[in-house]
Amino acid sequence: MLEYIKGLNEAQKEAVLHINGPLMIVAGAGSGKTKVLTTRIAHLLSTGVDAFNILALTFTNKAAREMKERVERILGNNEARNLYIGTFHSVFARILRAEAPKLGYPHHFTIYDTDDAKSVVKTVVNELNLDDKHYKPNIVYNRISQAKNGLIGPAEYATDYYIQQEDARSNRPAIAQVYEAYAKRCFKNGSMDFDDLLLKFYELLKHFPESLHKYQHKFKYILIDEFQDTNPAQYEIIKLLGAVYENVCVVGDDAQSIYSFRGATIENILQFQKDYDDVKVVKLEQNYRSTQSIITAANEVIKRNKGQIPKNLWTENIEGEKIRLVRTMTDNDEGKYVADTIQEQKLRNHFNNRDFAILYRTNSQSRAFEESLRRMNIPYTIYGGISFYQRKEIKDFISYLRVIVNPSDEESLKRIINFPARGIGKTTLDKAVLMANENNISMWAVLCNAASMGFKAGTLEAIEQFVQMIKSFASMLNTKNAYEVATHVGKQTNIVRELFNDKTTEGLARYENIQELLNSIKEWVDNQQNMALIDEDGILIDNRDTQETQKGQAGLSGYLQQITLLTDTDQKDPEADTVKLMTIHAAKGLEFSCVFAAGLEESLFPNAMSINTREELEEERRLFYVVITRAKHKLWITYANSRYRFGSVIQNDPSRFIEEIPEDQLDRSYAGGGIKNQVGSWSGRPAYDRLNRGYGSGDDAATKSRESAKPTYISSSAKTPAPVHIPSLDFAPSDTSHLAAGDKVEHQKFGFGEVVRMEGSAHNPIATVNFKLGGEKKIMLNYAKLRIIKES
DNA sequence: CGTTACCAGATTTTT
DNA sequence: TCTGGTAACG
Repeated sequence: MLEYIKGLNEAQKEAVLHINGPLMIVAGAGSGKTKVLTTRIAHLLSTGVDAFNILALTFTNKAAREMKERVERILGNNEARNLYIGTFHSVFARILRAEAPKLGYPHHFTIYDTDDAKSVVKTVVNELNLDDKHYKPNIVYNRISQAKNGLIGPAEYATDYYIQQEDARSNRPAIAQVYEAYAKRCFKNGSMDFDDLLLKFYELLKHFPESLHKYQHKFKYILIDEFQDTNPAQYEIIKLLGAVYENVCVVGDDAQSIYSFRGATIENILQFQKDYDDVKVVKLEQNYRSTQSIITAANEVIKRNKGQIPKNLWTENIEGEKIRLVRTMTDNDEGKYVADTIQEQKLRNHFNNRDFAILYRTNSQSRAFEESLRRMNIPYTIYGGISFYQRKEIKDFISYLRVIVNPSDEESLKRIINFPARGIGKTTLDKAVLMANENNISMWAVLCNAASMGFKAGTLEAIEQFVQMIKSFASMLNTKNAYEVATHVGKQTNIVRELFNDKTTEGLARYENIQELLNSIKEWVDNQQNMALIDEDGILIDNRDTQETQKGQAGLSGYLQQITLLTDTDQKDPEADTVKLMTIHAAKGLEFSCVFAAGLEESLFPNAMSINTREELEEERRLFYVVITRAKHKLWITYANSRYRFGSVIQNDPSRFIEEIPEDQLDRSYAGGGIKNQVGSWSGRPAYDRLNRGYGSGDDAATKSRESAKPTYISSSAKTPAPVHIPSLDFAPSDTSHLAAGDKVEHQKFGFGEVVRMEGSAHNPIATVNFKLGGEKKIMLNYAKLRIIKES
């Protein structure tokens, strides 16, 4: 008997012991899915499969890391390090890094995150002379992304009847052109967005038979986690890779499909069974995670969705407590209630902080919980929200590093060309872009040949200095590791010193962020140098082609390559003894003893953006299913009568999902009117309570919230406007070239005054004027308009 | 050219 | 409330 098989149930064993041929595991929530996957990998290895031939794909780095660790634990040796486990995006990025030149991209292509991509969309929309009010980058980008995830290129997009109909209907018929221009621009920039990592890898396999052959034979065994969240691009890639051996194992749960907005489709589950003969299907239906009460509630909720794979999730666990429904007056009260309850539960039932999770629909809900937890001194960790790498100062710094590695990256180049200010302003930038487009060369090339481009002398000097600086940084790439280059850049550009000298609170925070970035680069470098090169067979990374031969893997380009694919979820330690705050999406795959499902209100959850079609609503319901099934022992569902949004109060009805939980699993005793008294001792912002008039009336929630969107009683701190001078009717700027001290003048805004003294140089004269209203001001005569009233 | 002050618009989820 | 874009000022 194999040691690792012990403790598996029959279905689990069946899945683990299946070695060759396609396998589909339908794994209900909490049914031991990860255990099965990892044990199966261990089993494959112990039956003689070479670790180098196994590919396991997940959706998050966290899941990948966990899988790797668990396999290691089962095996008890370090054979697991040779496995190819990672996210779709990171694995493909890594392969593309070696193969990109076949597709015309540089080895060191830049990976654009969503913000970068939207910014490119925006420039392209403007260059096509389209109205960016109508062609909003967000909408256009999503449309393009959706197309890419469906493996639809610009040409096909432009000719697809239904797509064109849709765009015509939304009055955005030019999206096809934008798509084409966008793709061209990214290519010219030597960069790929997230979707390109899939699309381009697909193209590689499709158009280069020798590459296809290579990876088909490398990855003899393929495992896919969270299969319900794959999109058509991912599906087709797997299909290509697995076509020879057909040892493809997919694990998924259609009830937990929550990423259709990103192009994922449950169809893939059905398609899988059509595309392969003899798919072995194993259902894991026994839940080991939650109480019966929770499972019953979850089953009842999900039942309301149409068209599911029939399955029956059950558990042998105890019945457990009922689900507590909690109503509070405001979002702050909700936060307070949750923090209080956590405190109480810790004392009463000896829970640790890490046993609690507060899960919500939107990131913006985190604030109320943050405040109340901080007030109670309960340690917490927030996942998601604005990632570290999206902060302005970090992006700026990273942009330097990107330009050094890939100067074609116009997006990054534009960010840093005048940061810190070096006299290359908007005018110059526009000119450079124009010339790049006209001559069909990169902006970098324009800058390199600035001398022949007719810039003004001062500007030219600034540009040449900038180019020289970047070139000198780039020359370090061959000999220095990422950390060495980064610190050098920080010093030479003065970024670090400038932030250091900024003593404002924000400046301090920014300085610390940069330091943290440098530290993390250092850490990464150290890690890389300790790590053996796992690709001994030389298939994936061909070091001869990269600049990293001398420094192992620790080069700057390697660092940049992975940084974009990192989410802050991946950086935080899940074992830390803190309360976890995150969106439900981010909580997929996790479990907690005690879960607070917060903000169960109409228009928040289900979210107003997602109730237009049956499909959307069903996805929201699956999200609700996911949040319920995160809980092991205790589950609270909370909602507030009113909450702050954009600085004003809105009111929502309780979520329709609440009623979908069977009454006998629900403890409503916390949902009465008594909550106000319970939390009354604590008044976050007393003004709120006066606002909560007439909740629970049968009014249409949507109308109500819209009407109350701009309450008049919240007066934003009224600032008295500075006294404005009304210029004389006959105000006309005088010739000020002979202005002298003692002259009486009028200024459009500052009013009347007298010139105190003259300074500055001949071509940039500055007059110090003492105004009756505003006191002394320095006026630059080259720009400011003054009327001379009386010469002295 | 660079800085500041004001106003509009945004929030659904994420690799 | 916060951010980004723009206009006006120096």
